[in-house]
Amino acid sequence: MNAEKIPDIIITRLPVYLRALQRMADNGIKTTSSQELGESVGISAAQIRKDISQFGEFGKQGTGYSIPYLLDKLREILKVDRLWDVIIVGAGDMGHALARYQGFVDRGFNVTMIFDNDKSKIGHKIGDLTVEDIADMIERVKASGIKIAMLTIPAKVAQETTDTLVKAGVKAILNYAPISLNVPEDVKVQYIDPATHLQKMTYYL
Amino acid sequence: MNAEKIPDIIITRLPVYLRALQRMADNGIKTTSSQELGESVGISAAQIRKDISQFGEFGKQGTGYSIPYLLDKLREILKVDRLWDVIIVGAGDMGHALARYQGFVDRGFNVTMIFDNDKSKIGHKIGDLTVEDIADMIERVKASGIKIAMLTIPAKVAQETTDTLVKAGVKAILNYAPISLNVPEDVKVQYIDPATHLQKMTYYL
DNA sequence: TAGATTGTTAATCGATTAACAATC
DNA sequence: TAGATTGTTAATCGATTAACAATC
Repeated sequence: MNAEKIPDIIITRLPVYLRALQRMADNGIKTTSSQELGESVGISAAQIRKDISQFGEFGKQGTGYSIPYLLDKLREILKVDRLWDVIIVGAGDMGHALARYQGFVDRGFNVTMIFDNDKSKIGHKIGDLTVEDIADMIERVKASGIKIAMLTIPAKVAQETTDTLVKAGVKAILNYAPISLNVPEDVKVQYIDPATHLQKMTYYL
Repeated sequence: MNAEKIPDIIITRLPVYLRALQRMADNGIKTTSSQELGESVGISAAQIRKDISQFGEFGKQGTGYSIPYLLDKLREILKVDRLWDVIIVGAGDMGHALARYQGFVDRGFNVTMIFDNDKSKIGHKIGDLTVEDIADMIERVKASGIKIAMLTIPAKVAQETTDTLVKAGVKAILNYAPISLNVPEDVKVQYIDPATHLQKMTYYL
């Protein structure tokens, strides 16, 4: 295990490998090679080997990687060998969709609360969850020690809500709002608003 | 205007600049500097200047950039100075949320069709749209010349659906399904599944 | 053993930063 | 004019690739 700082760009690729390996495992495949994995995710075999070797010697010359073993290791590295509690902020259409999304638990996440400031939404059930008042958010998050939030609120209120979340101890934010957030260095943000991603592709059309 | 190939990483940043500038414009601000824009998006001033200068001399020494002018130029470069028709494939919770999303039109996109294979969904209205049979998708897309699709279907059927879309002429796919898609070189894919993005951040927790 | 594939090194390639002349 | 800020160059830094000894 290399104790040096791992480049962020490598960390970005690990969940992609994990996703592809999980898929192979679901199909009953037991081993793979850097070549095969690379073809499945569109990354060179050399880069896959280099990336994985940052964390240990997980492969075998001649035979490649054991999929169950590599899955275990990648989950451990990414800390998704456990279940993280996550909150949703904003109970609009996108918040609803995330609250009902079935793909989180298998990948390390458990949505435990959803908040909104709209009185007409507070108290309503979404699956197993009940929409809570955003005024209670800071206390609820502090008390539960939650570190991860998904933001599905208008851009206009996203920065102030982020400031509140940071005060409450949140360290990771998945941001659906179309705005760059200013956060302290130890807080991570991932941007996931659809229009921004579409606008990257139109350049090439 | 530089006719050389622009690095993809620069193209990735342009929509982020566009988003921040749009926000400044909404707040009535007329000019900005590479310094100020950089602070707002978390990128160095030197890099902002370098990125923008790939496409022309859009700033003025001493005063910086005119926001309306730079907005125009960036929209032109990214080809979002027009309205692109977009389809949604999959009328589940995420498809619904996207169909109702109000943030597309201002940023160059118009959702014109939504498809599903579930007979109980076909014919139902979502806002102005009616869910159509996915069996008709290839013909509908070909006839309308649509180039952009958003995929909100299960991973299991994502690759085959992608193959259909590519056959129909689609060149840009925003993929919400947790799977790497294999597409020809001239087709772009952006990955936007929430669990993969969350898994990147847990590494740092 | 022979074939396959890893982990790693060195070379190449590309991106970022610092600095500053040009100029508004 | 003086101050500010761009656009661009050169230097630095970091990532990717190619190649191959090690070894399963």
